[in-house]
Amino acid sequence: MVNSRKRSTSRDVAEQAGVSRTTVSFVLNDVRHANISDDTRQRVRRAAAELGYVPHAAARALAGGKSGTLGLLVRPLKMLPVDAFLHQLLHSLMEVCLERGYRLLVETASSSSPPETYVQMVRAKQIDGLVVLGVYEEDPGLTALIESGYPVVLVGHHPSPESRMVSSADEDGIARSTAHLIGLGHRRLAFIHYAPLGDLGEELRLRVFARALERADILYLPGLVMGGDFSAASGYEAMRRILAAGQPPTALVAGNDTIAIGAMAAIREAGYCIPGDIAVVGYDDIPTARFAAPPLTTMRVPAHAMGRACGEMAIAMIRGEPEAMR
Amino acid sequence: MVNSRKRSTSRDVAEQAGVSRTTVSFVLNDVRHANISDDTRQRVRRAAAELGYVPHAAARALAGGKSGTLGLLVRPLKMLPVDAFLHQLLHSLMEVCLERGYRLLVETASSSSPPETYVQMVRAKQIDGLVVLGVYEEDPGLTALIESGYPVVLVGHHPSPESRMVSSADEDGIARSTAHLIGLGHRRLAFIHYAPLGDLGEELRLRVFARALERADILYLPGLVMGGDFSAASGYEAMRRILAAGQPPTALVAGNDTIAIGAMAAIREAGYCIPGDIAVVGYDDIPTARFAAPPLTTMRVPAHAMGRACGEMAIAMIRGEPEAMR
DNA sequence: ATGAAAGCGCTAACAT
DNA sequence: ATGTTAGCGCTTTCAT
Repeated sequence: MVNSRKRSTSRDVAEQAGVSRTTVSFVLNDVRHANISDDTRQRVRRAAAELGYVPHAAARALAGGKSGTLGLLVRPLKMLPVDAFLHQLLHSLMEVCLERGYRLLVETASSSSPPETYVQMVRAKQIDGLVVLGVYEEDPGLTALIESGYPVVLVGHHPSPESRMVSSADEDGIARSTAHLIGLGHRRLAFIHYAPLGDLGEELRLRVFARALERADILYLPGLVMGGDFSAASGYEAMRRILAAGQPPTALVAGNDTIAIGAMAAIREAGYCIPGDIAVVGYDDIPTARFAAPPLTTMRVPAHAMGRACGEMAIAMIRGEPEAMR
Repeated sequence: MVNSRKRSTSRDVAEQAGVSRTTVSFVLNDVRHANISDDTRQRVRRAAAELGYVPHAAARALAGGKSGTLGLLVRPLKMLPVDAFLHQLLHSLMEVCLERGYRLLVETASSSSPPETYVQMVRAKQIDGLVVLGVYEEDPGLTALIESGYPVVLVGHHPSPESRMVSSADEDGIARSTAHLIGLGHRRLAFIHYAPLGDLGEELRLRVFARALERADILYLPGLVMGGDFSAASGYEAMRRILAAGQPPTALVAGNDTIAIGAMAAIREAGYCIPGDIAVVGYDDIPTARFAAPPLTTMRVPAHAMGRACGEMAIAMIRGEPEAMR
């Protein structure tokens, strides 16, 4: 029931219920140490409902020092429309926010904009915590943030040991994919990894792939290793280069499913069969993977669980709960 | 240069620059009618920089009455990870926000949560305007919002004539796809449309498809028409049902590319060739469409332009600019 | 069990 | 050209 056209404030509710604004605040926020009689409680609740009262977010944030908002930093911006993992993450993060009464603010940094936009938002106290997904370039701003004790959750890897992070276990996935293919008898393995720009994880991933080969006494062939970004187009291009370079591999480890789909197109185009001539293993388990032709074999990443974990962890850190420190 | 550990406020800047907080506000907000001397300007700017001053978002919003934040309502939540159009939209919307100094708050409504969460956010003044993408069920809350004059931009269709909307021209796309296939000589056309729940656009889209058939004197066969949601899985299922029902179509109009990809998998699985036995036309131009096997023919939707238009329109409405009224 | 009062940090009308 | 002052709507300590 909304009575008037104008926003009603806590003062209006207080008047209507015949109590003070303090009491309204106590009741509506379920304040522990305030012993409010059940009767008063009811009156306040009803008055609020009748007036359609919704607390002013900014006022509450200002007075309370908390914005009730979580930031998701996606970097770079270009990643937004093409990275399937991000979409899954966004979904589960949103889910957690919904459950816990948080808002989700999406932020990004593009090369054109000042890279510290998100730092500004932190300093403006617009968000209470930050989940970071993207390429881990050297970023002093982020490092400083983490070291200052600000609630930051990283998906994947970052050099800071201080960081709380939800590991995407990329390395493990690569190791398993590679081992899987080797187990199938493959000896000429290509690797198109997910490594745009100065991603700090690149070297590590390459090493993991190399080590997997090494363990099986397989020679590492640099010509069969390429870096893509997070798009299908990059997978397509990388695979074309690999195929153009000489004797084709018999199997491909793709950094993510989107890359795999692009690479598969290049393989078919070159007249090879999948998996007859070249086997492909993807990574991420994007929803359309099983509808690819042929259905893409992929290393499942528990994206949903990871997204939820990020959200829960960030919120726990914000609230200073001990579990955050595990 | 950050001097102290603590957040500095406009008061600190004022002191350091030897002016009042008003002047600080005027300078930092480039207030028109305040004639501030160039000298003072410089002093204030320098002081702010030295102190690493960033205005408190909530305080500013409270005092100024504007949050500087745009809301994107995605409904239902399940749509988030699977709808490619949404991802494109998110990207371009983010782009516009970045350029215009706005923030983007992602909201959603799931069946489990009270459906008016986003209305709360509006009433809490947490966002200045709203872009809505999703299924247009009957939604009194949204209708009321629009009628109240609140800045709402709708993508697609909505019954309210008052609405400002960026048309996704779904109908036009369906008409064109259908006409295209008919032009190719097809007479047995299937249609898997994008119509979950009580989407208000469903009827319209069906009518458009039916009319296109009619114009070519082709009989409308209900058994060849199915509704999917926005996922590849739904396209797969729908196509299976169509194929199981009897004589297969020679062509398929898919409501979006994701549905098309799922449907294509079902077609291949049933042993038919694409496009030899059954031609498929998708809709949306998702990035991986050209990497499908065979490359998916798709009606291009200017998703990027549409997203930008949404953002620009919403911001124009917020600012009360006349162009918003075109 | 409830209320009074003092901010939170900023903006903007109104002086000067 | 700059400062004074009064809010914006809420939370929260301290009294009662």
